[in-house]
Amino acid sequence: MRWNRDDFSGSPVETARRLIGAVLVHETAEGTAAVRITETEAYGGWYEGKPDDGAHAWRGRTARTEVLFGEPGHAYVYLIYGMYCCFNISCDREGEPGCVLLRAGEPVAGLPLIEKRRGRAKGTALTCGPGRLCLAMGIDRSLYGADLVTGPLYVEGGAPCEIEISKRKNIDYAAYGRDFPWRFTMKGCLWVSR
DNA sequence: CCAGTGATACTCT
DNA sequence: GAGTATCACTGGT
Repeated sequence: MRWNRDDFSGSPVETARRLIGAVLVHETAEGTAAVRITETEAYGGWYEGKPDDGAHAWRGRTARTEVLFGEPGHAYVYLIYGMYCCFNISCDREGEPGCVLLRAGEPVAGLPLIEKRRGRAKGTALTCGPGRLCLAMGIDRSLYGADLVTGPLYVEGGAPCEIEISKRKNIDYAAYGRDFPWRFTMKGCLWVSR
């Protein structure tokens, strides 16, 4: 079953947990690719009375973060380090700028297409890591704002599974947020970022 | 370990 | 409007 608007309307932490084990699908002219989501991070909101200063929307509404303030279930894609993209899904109720960063997945469909997009990469390097996942799935900034409820990029299925919890990666600059336990991985899964 | 790459969000004028 | 520090990363030493 494809996720609908309500499925994306929970808090970032709740949505990040529910996305583990679900499948991300992208249908393009090149073909269809899909991965089982194995690693996510929640952004936005509060933890033990502290605001998430690691979230892009924390400083307020800007052109880049605009989509995070709209209705849930849209793609928030941005360029990082001049060469890679990160793909997030907006969540929480309208006006509340939460999102979930998708950091890794395990290919379940369209492996030849994924390999073609990834050049020399093999194994977990194909799809594990936020930049790699975007390359493998053909996600770039042209998908900024795309509606995952109605478009060719969407989420389906999923069921509760065992989840490991850890601190988010590479946000040491965030005085409060650096220690939030908001990274979720599928327990025992090797398809995760380094 | 570390260079690469460019949009973004700040800081001054 | 111009100048610049920074970055939810990756790939090759």
